[in-house]
Amino acid sequence: MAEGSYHHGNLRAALLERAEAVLTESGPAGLSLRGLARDLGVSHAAPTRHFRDRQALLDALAVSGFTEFNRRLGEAADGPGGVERRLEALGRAYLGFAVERHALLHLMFAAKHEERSSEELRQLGHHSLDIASRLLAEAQTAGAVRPGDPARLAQVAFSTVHGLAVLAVGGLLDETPLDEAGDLALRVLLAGLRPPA
Amino acid sequence: MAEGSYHHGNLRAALLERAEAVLTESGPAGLSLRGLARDLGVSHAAPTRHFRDRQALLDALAVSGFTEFNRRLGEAADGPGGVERRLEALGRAYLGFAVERHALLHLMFAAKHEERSSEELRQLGHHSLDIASRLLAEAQTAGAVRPGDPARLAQVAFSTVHGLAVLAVGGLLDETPLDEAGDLALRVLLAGLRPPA
DNA sequence: ACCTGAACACCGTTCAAGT
DNA sequence: ACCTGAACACCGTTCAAGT
Repeated sequence: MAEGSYHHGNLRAALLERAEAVLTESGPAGLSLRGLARDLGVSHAAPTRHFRDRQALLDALAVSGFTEFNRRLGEAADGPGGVERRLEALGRAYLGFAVERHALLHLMFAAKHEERSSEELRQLGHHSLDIASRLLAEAQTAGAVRPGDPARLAQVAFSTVHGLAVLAVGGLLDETPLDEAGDLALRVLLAGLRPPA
Repeated sequence: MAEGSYHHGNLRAALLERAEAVLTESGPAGLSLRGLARDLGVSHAAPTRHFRDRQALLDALAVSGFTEFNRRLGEAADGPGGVERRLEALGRAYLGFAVERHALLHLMFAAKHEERSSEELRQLGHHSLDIASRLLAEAQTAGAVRPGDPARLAQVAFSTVHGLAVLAVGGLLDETPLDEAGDLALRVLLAGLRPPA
């Protein structure tokens, strides 16, 4: 239980959870510490005990988002099947997360972060790229992907998938279902990565 | 001249210009109507004469950004050279704008817009995609690009370039110069778009 | 037309004080 | 440890009033 140990019990986790919901519903402009405190029934100063300021809460949310994101990417990369199938699964895992939790993904990739936690965020971002990089290196030895620095190829692969997610969330895809757009994007990407004949 | 006709002369344009600068320097959180008014030496209520509210100013900025963006894309698409060279130029024009004016591009593709102007923004966004679509259709008849709905292929092409720009601005590219990352991304993309052998 | 100045309800942040 | 309540300096928005 541990509910209501003092006034709330687990204010930190509750703040993060509520913050993502508000971010998803109303965007960054609609998120205020005072509003969160109201929603959770604590005084407006209570969040300060857990997050030094508004940005610290956003950073913590980005960190927890990246952790979950990387967990999902790793799962796809280590899944069943040959390397090409796992590359595809990786792309789909990315797109799935991006659409499901687009507010969070946006926060994760936003440029502005507090000095003190940006290092952790950068490392988490690198880990995402490393997962793709590792899989691409495996695909290279299998002869399914062109030679070249796999880290750079991972940047290209991420670009395609990330850009598609942004277009989808921004409404630029119109009536095209994301699944179909994702299919085509992954097909074009994998064809482009294949070794030149 | 027309400077200082009443108090400022061209407050609307001055607000937009200053707003983009603030957005670039300090991000959306650092942008306030009151701050802009202070910077320009007018009362805090003066901006309301030109923009009903904060969002209206952001929308107007996004519209002007898209107009310039589309102008540049159109220039690249109608430039000299064969269709493949112009496709490359289109990609470079996109990346150039994205990095030069990343705060503006971000605003342009942000999902949240006022009801009354989102239609105009959507149309401008479509026009960007149409430029790519038109060029891809031309490349298809020249046999340089695989068959299929050029509008969908344009979505894929935009995804790659847009995603790369986001990664660059977000600091995920590390020491990789954007030019090099852009080269590789465009090469992979164009290879992926080529008709299957 | 265009801008001012006061007003209102919000916000982030700080800090002494309570339990 | 964790939270409260008051305080301060900000903010967006509105509106009567000035020129």
